Amino acid sequence: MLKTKGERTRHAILDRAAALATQEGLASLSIGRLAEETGMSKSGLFAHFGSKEELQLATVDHAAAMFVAEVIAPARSAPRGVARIWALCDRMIDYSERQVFPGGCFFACTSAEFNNRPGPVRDRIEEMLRSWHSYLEHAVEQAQEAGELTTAIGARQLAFQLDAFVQSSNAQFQLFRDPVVFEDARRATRDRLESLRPTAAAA
Amino acid sequence: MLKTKGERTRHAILDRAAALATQEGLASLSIGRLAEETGMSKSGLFAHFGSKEELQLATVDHAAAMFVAEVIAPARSAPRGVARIWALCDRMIDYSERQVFPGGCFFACTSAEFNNRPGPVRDRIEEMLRSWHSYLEHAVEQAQEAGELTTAIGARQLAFQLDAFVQSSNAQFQLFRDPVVFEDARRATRDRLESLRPTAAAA
DNA sequence: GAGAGAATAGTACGAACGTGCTATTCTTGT
DNA sequence: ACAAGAATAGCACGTTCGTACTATTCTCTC
Repeated sequence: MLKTKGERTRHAILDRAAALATQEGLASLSIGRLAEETGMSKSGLFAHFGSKEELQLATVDHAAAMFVAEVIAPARSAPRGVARIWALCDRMIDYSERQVFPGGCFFACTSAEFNNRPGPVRDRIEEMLRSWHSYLEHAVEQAQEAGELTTAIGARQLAFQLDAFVQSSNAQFQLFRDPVVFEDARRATRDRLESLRPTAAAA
Repeated sequence: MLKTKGERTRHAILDRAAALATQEGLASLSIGRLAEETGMSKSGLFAHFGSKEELQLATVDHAAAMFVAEVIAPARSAPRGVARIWALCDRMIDYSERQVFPGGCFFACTSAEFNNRPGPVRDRIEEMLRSWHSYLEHAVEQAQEAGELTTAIGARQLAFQLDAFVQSSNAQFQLFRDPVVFEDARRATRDRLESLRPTAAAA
């Protein structure tokens, strides 16, 4: 666990901050609001970070660690190939559906919020999403190399489509609150992967 | 055009407000900031709306009218069937690419921002997106009835997928600023529609 | 268990927020 | 062209924001 009291408090603050950021926004996340949520004084909380931007950066890092634990790590233990692609997409949909963050995927929320606010916060969010995309694309390449998927479609293009399904279900659920979109996304993903199985045996 | 001076000013304010909302957020759009952008006094601008919420609602309505003019109306003049589906998707991608709003699709931005803020603003955004989805789904149904698309896939499911491609390109362009995603979206849309043409002639 | 340093609270500040109220300037219909 | 009324500006208010600076309380190490 976490050793010192300070680290434990910091962890608890960031848990609350990440959750709140998906509901009320990371930019408009206010120190006072967060202090009241955690039962601390404004200055006591503030001392942990030194500035609002540092708090935002720490929140992004915290959320990234949660995302990795919830989505990436489980999928990594699936065998290379289509199985891993499916694991990635399904875990991602699950992570939306279970509301690991109350306002949906942390990075979907914050990237929409910060894509026009240059600065280190935006940079870190972008980096995280970039690595998600390249990880997904890499998984597609592996499946193609293993002969489990046709190479008639580019890895990048397929990754784009799969990500689109997943992200879209997250966004639509937040707005319409109808969980059927998760089934839409799962079916779209499954059908797409199925339709791209090679017809003849590959080497 | 617009008759009175007040209407013209109001229109100009809303143009700026809608643009700004996609960059800095509709919730955090401040009266003072908007006043300075339009060269008016805070109170002079405020008098046009009476409250911040009324300003937000007017901004949503203004953006909706722009969206209809840019995307829906042109597509409506395409012939029913696959041509109209394609027109809808392509116009939507275009509207993202041409940056009709500087921060990307107005409704993608604001729905992400307001999906956890209950109230009339959220309701109006939701209603707008709901009607977009149902219009797209309806276009798919028409194409299926005309025998231009197989009914092996549900209209709702296909509409989900097409919308996902379009929305995803908008979101990714805002973050990564690489216009290649628009080509990804166009190709994904084209391929999907192509793959669903009926094999045998329909009645 | 006592001393040192970390952790938290208290208070104050200037700025910006939304929104009243009043005054002034400009438009418009006659 | 002039009155009536719309449009805009000026100013003041209570809040909340981020962030200093200081004081107190708690935690860990020896």
